[in-house]
Amino acid sequence: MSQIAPLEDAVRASKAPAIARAAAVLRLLGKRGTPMGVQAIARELNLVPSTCLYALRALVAEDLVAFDADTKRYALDAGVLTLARAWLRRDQFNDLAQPILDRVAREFGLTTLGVQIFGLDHIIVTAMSQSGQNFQLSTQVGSRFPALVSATGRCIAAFGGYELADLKPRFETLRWDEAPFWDDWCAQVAEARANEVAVDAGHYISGVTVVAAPVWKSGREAGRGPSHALVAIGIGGAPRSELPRLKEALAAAARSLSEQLAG
Amino acid sequence: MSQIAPLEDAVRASKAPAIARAAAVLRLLGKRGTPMGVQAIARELNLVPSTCLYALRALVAEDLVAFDADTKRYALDAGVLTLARAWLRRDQFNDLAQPILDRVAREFGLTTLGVQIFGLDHIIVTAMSQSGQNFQLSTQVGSRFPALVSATGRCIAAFGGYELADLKPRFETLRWDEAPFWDDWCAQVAEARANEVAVDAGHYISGVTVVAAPVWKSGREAGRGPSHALVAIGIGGAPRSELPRLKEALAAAARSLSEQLAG
DNA sequence: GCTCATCGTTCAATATGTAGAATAGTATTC
DNA sequence: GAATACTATTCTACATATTGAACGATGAGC
Repeated sequence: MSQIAPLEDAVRASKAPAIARAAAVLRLLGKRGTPMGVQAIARELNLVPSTCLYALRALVAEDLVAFDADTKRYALDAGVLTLARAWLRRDQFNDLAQPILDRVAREFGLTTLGVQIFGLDHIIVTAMSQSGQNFQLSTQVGSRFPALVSATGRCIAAFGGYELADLKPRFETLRWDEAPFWDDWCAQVAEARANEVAVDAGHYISGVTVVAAPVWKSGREAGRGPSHALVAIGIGGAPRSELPRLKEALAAAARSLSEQLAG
Repeated sequence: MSQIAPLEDAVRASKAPAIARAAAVLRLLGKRGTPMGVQAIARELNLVPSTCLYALRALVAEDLVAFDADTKRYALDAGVLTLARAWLRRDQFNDLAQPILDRVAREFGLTTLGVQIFGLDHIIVTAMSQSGQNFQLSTQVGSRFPALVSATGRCIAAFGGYELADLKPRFETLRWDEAPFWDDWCAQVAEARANEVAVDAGHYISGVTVVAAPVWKSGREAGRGPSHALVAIGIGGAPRSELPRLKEALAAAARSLSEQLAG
């Protein structure tokens, strides 16, 4: 559903391809931000223009997409907000993670995130806490990142139950500021597995240290991978001396959160 | 698409009925909050179970719906967040309205909202500012309300270019704490048209005064109705003495906002 | 002012998503 | 523990959503 041959597979596999198309349109409009015409959307997503038009009309009828009759351009509309708000209000992980994220952010003076893991595809930031004293990092609730990148990626690789060798093709498509060598990365994954914390020291974004600890939503049996993770982001060398303490704090927070969620 | 014969019309009219179904499922899951099974969803929306199942699977593949394999229950998933975030970042009205809402909320010590108007169907809250000193009103960004209700409803009726008589059937389906008489309501609509501000004095929610002023996004020509509105909410008699000043402030803010958006 | 290019939109044939019954699985009841 | 009453799911004929070409509208370039 992502990366190389994206939409067409999802469309073909599903019994409701219109929905896959609709979701793709919504995501495209979200990514672009600027309003787009029918043809531009169709071209970008490899859709037939007429089909694309019908999809857009259906989305407009649902208030998920706004249509400017003058310019004939389409853009996201406020309907998506309603859904997001409903989700935010009921997500257990988010409710329980927020105070923890706030505490860690305050104690260490950095930015913390709660993320949800979607297999090997990607992760989504669902909660955030800023300490306020450092720069505003350009991450936002709702942002998507590739699954295997940065510190969270090492957690996913470590606990997802995958063969490391199988991950190599995916690993090689990732974009880092300073990509780690495969062997080094494997070693870091092993370390993450041992400590239940992973660190990315300036690889993903140079000059930025990222720490992540895995969280399991519904028990840890069956060797299923973690569903979420707690993440801490520090700029520059600032967290360096505190790093051991931060790792321990984040790992402990993640463990206690997993227990709370298990019930 | 709302009220009485809801889904089936939208499905039949559209050339992409699967999308209408998908949106309905998402909204239902959002409203319920608690995870639901296939049949429960299908029954609620008058869908064929198998069709509903296919829709759900497609939504799961897009990360818009989460599927718990153990309980076979479906719920909203974090994917909706990504879309909402993208929308929030680019909406002009929201960016420009927020500081205005903050200012008014602070100055008058009440809660202010920015809402987007969807014809006669409904409005959606897209921005909010709380003064902090009063009770937290149970409104949230993303909430939907019927279009014609409360103070915003009077604005819509006043400036939407509708015949008042045509609105009567809709008016009568609304639910108020203390429903106004039709004649009184018409008079208040006329007053709103004259002053470019509307007031709901405890009708929609008893004990709560609501003030609303219309905003036009893309010029005010052609007699098209307002696209948005600024709303102020005061609890109890508190704002009573300040009311004239508040009305003027909100109307002025709405006018200046309309001008900014016109460019 | 005309041409050309590109846009949004409509239309009819057909590939295909959908409806409804049949199946298989699971909890609940007696 | 068998039977009941639900579930979720698969399957297939048919209605229909999708396609790709034709249409009309719009704007750029000369």
